[in-house]
Amino acid sequence: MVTPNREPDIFTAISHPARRRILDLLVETDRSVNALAGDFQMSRPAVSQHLRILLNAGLVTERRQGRERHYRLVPERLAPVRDWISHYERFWDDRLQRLQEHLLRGEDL
Amino acid sequence: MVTPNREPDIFTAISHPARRRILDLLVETDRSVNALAGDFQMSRPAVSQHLRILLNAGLVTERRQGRERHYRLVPERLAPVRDWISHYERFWDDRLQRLQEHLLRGEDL
DNA sequence: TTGACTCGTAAGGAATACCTTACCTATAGT
DNA sequence: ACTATAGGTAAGGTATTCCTTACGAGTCAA
Repeated sequence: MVTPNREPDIFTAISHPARRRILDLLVETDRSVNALAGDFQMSRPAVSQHLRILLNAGLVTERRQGRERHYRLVPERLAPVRDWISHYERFWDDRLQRLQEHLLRGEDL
Repeated sequence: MVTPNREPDIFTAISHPARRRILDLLVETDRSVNALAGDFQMSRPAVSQHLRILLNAGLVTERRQGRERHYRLVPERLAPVRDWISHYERFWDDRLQRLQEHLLRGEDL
């Protein structure tokens, strides 16, 4: 075997709609697995597997409370996505784009 | 078969590092396939296949010029990513966070 | 202790992803 | 017409993804 370390990629973790939805649900508050699974058609083990992917990516943490496990969002881990997409901001932010064009024209502000 | 339409998902399209890199390269200027493939280890057909995925997702357009095909970025198509990630902005933007806490305290500005 | 409940994990299968090499068409230059 | 270049596509192999059902471990309550 060659593969030494398959570091979990954030972009891969958020590529599945169900996992993005899980993160969205966790924005409001922590949730147990069953509380999350209630929002999905898929089986509870499937949700568990998605949670494990998010956990491996560091996007959520797990806190055991009795027989429940509560998952909490770790929003800082979304930074790579935020940073990457920010490189494209000038294309859709009209104000910034006008500012940039202004600056490129070499005029003073 | 059941699957009627597999609409291409933007998040899936950007989940692969090579495809994000292609988009990054296209920020500067349009590029031909060979000009792009020069930046990768993988074979040119592999790059072509990644380009087709980006094309199907609407993230790039193709313009034929002689025997070359130039690919151009369509940054507006990244809007779903921008919109989704923007829901998490308050977690990492200190200024917005302070503003929000301020508002949540019910104080006037 | 017995039973119900929460949840993870194993096993397995179907579909998809992602690479390779081989080959094809189209265009350009001589 | 011939040759080289640009690049799409087919075929095929391997790995990964994503679901299912079955089962097991830990917790709680009677």
